[in-house]
This record gives sequence, C-alpha cells and structure tokens, in this order.
Amino acid sequence: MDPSVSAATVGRLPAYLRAAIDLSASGLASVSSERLSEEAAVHPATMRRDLASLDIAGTRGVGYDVKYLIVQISHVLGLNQEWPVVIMGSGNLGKALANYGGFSERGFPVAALVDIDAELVGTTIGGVLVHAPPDLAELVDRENIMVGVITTPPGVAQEAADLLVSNGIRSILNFTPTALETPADVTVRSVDIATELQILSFYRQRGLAADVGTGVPLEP
Amino acid sequence: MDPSVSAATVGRLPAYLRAAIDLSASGLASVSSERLSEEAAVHPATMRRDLASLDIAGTRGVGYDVKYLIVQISHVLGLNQEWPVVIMGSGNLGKALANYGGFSERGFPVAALVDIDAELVGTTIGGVLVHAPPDLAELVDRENIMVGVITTPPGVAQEAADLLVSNGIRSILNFTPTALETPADVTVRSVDIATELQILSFYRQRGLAADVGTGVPLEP
DNA sequence: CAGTGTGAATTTCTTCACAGCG
DNA sequence: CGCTGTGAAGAAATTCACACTG
Repeated sequence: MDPSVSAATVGRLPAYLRAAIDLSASGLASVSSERLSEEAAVHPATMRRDLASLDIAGTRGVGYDVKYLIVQISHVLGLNQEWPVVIMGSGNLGKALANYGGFSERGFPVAALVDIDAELVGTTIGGVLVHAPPDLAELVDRENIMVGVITTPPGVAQEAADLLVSNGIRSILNFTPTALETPADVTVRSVDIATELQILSFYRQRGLAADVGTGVPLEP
Repeated sequence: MDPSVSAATVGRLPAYLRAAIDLSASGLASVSSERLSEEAAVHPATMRRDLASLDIAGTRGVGYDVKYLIVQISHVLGLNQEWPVVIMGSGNLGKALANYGGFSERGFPVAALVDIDAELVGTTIGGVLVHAPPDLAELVDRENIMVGVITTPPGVAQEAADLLVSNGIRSILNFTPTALETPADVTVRSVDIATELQILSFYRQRGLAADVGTGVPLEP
C-alpha cells in the first residue's frame, strides 16, 4: 500500500531477515510479530508497520509465514542476485576482508583487490588477485563489480572513491574515517571502528547502556 | 544547560571531533557552525544544538574555537583516558584488528586476544599475546580492560559475550551477525558487514542514494 | 480469538528563523 | 555585523490501542 520505505525501515530489514532465518532453522513455520520482533530487538508495532510498508503481509490471528518472510525480505534487499565487490587497499583490513568467508557466503563475492603497491600487484590474497588501479575499468566490466569497499589508508580514501565513481561504481562501503565526497547518486555507508568505540566510551563513562530511553544525563 | 544528551547527538560527536581535528590540522583556529557542519555532513542548526546540549559554547559573531572544541568533545567522549580492549576470537577479523594500528592510536590499546584454539594460545599476533578463555578474569583485572570486541564465529558469539559480562565488561563491540543477549547495563554496538552490504544493495537496486530525503519509492 | 494492519496519539529529531550577544 | 543559541514549527519515527479478519 504505502509506496515508499523509510531509511529507518531499510536499516532494520537485515535484522528481520536474520531473525527469520534463525527461526526457520529452528523449524518454526510461522511467527507472530511479537516473537520475531523480540528476536530482532524491535517493537512489534514497528515491525508490523515496516513489513506492511513493503507489502509483506501476515495472516490475522496467526502471524507471518517464516519462509515467505525470508523470500520477500531477500527480494526487497536484492539478495536474489550476486553483488561482486572490489576491495580497494590490501592493508591489514583489506587482507582480512579478502580472507573473510562471510562476503561470498552472503552473496557479495570478492572479485578483486586493488592496491598501488607494485610489490603486491599480481599476488593472491585469500584466493583473490591483487590488481593495479588502472586495471579497475576492465575489472568492473569483466567481473560485473557492483560495490567498492575502501580499506586504504585514510589519506588516499578520497582518491580511491573517485576512482570507483569514475568507473561507474555507485555503492561504496567505506572503512576509513574519511568523510567521502561523492556525486548525489552514489550511496556510501561508512563503518568506522573508532566512532563505534568512542560511542561505547561515552556511555561507559556514564555507567549507562546505549539504549536507556533517549536522553542521557550529563555530568554536573 | 540541557541536562541530557540524545542518542542521535552522541552518534554525531565522533564526526564533529574528526572534523575539528582536520580543520585544526589545516591551521584553522576558529570555525563557524556553517563550516564545521559542512565538514561533518550535518545541518548547521543540528550541530549548534548538539554542542549547546553539551555546554560547548561558541562565540557569537565569530564561531567556535577549534582547539576548545577538540578538548571538550574529547572530554565528553571520555577520550582523555585509555580504554584497553580485549579481542575475543583470533580468526581473520580478530587478527586483522590486532594488527590494525588504528586501535591503540586512538586510545583503545589492544591488551589481549582470547581464543579457544589451544594451538594459538601463547602465540603473538600483531604484538598481542593470545590467551585462553579462563585467563580472562585475570586479564581484565591486570590490564584494566574496559571493552570487549567479539570477532568469534557467530555460533559462539553469545558465549563470548557471556564470558565478558561475567568478568565485569560492560561495553561490547560485536562484529558478528548474532544479536547478543546482555544485561540492561551493558552497552553493545554491532557492526555487521553483511547488514551494510545489504542496505547498499537495497538502494543500488533502486538506483538511489541512501540519503534521498526520507522515503524511498518501492517498485510497482 | 489471536494477532495483523493501521488511524491516531505521542515522542523524538530536525530545521526554520530570529532575538541577542560579542 | 556575523554568528550563536534557542523558542517555535515542522517532519519523522515510534508506540498505543483497537477494529477487523482469517
């Protein structure tokens, strides 16, 4: 019914999907929003509204069909196709991600690594070949790369982003603390470990969990 | 003035801090909210309100003193002390994080790794010694560990969390896709790479950036 | 009759717009 | 004069609560 999906809703979909997969694995065929939302740590009404906004319907008096949930949410997230990924920068993090099975397993195969270090170019990390930056154009084309992951040093992150963008990549996952400048039609998600740790220390310092209501008292 | 800080505000503080540090590095002594908020990709009024809620004041007609901003935000985030970290699980990601300089550099020294693999216990990764799980109690005590980072396989993430909690750790950074159950006074931040990629593919599928207003049209 | 789907109420967060201060 | 600090307005998101349906 509702023709649009809010960013907040999108942010929760992966959690719903995981919850549904978990419940399915434990043999459940049908769930109430109560049960599923508990699993996903969300308010039941929020979950029902989210699913309704995606036209994912349950059965009144019964709940949601777990298999159907998985299929529908996967579809909305675009997980019925593969999204090949290129990792820019083969430092510690880049290497770890290339070795990390989780990517391909979840539909995001690591198609290539790119690094400026001539020593590394041509070597293989976690079964993935390291290429030189100028090769990117061809790679994107040949491997049908959809997503760029930036794990370079912060100083050259913008450069890496520019290179991705100029080669037609419009989805970027940025692991550096750099705020990237990109055209409006490029989606960037940033994951900064320092940011996460700093937020943790804010709450820790006050002896409070992060989800205590909405307001956190300040020291006098 | 305002005695409380909202979660939304806390989430933006690290970005303000980074922006201030960057501007300071380029020699700027004073910034307007206009300039700083641009750097942090936030609305100027939002930034002024955030800072005001922390009692961080600027000078009317001038702006904010950059050095003062850095000191104050750092203080609010608790960055004037060190927060030693223990990494649970020395698989690919755990190893990468141990090797990753960024932690210690930013006040979160990696004090120890913990792994169940007896082969790994006693070895050193990135200068950090790997310990057996039963050693955690002593480690927490001796190294004054404040934060637990979980990089185990998803199946044992809850176990790792339980171990952390039972040893008094109340801040957890979880890199697994598992939704952890913890007492109410424990703060958990989760970073799941698959979640981020799935959100990217949602928007990519629709040819839209993530920040286009608030509602995203659904396919017909 | 259990549990969805959703108007309406509420809460939270953002942005406007301007008074007021340095 | 320029820019902060903030009341007031506005927009979004969440939650309540219940009519309604399988």
